[in-house]
Amino acid sequence: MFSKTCEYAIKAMIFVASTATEQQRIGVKEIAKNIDAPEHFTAKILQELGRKKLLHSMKGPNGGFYLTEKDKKTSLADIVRAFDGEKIYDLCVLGLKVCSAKNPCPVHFEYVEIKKNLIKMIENNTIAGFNEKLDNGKFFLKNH
Amino acid sequence: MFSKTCEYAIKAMIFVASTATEQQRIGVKEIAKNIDAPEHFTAKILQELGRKKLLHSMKGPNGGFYLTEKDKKTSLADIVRAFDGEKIYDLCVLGLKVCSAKNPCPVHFEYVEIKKNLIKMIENNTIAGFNEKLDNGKFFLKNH
DNA sequence: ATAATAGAAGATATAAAACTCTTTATTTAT
DNA sequence: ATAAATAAAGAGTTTTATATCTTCTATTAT
Repeated sequence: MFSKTCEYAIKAMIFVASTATEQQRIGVKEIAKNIDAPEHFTAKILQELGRKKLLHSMKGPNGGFYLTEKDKKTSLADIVRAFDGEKIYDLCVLGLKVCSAKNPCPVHFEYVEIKKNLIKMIENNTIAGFNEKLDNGKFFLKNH
Repeated sequence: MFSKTCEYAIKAMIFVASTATEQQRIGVKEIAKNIDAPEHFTAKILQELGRKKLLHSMKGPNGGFYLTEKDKKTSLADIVRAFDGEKIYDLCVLGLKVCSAKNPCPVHFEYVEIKKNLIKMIENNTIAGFNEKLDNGKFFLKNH
């Protein structure tokens, strides 16, 4: 569904939100370990998230990453768009170049409905929302 | 969503169904041209479909591919499973190794519903069904 | 000043997916 | 029987995604 890069980005955002504050930043190593991603690759992804202003950082000793209140309002969709682009919004499930209400592929209308729900899901779920869910103990982010 | 290979396979099946009969087979070249896929790659995919018994073929002059009545009952899901495996049934949308009703990720229950519809879509749409839809002129398979 | 960190850029490596080419086997038409 | 047309099979190549490594710069705490 999403690229690996995108999945790591989502997990990293959730993890940073749950562990760091502007005063108590968290470093690449810790993040990589906890989201079960390669360290250098994680660093790249965090850089990209920084460039896109979806997360913030500070250099120097005790530097690291954190989310501002605004960052925490980031939706899954924001992250997906940042890494995977608009594919999920646009593409025909059969891979046709031309597929629309006017020129529908045989599953176009069925898939439009599914896509609508998918988009609703990624638009409505924010990092802040995830952290509430995780805090109440009914949801998890397990890798093993 | 699906791999390119899988998309080509779906289109090839639809195209063969719509043009060939057991008596009037259709060759790789024609198929490749019409589904807008590379010829040799298409050949491989057709071979694999043959191995999986989702389509049939004959060698020799005027040989080619065709679908039996049984082949025409193939669902999108059958083709997806043949090429992309069970991923679509199993995987967590956030890419977590552990994600289930008991250990749900923050979007697990929402995604389960979406996945259910997606699976319904691919299980219920058959090659025969596609061809009816295409024949009634309200649906298309355009590449340009 | 020094050390600890992130930022940036680029080179390299690895693996998977996509695609191509060549040869062989089979069938049919003649 | 032979030749031509075709699919089958296997091996090879290219491209893309994922991942790693290195080097350097910038910033900040001590």
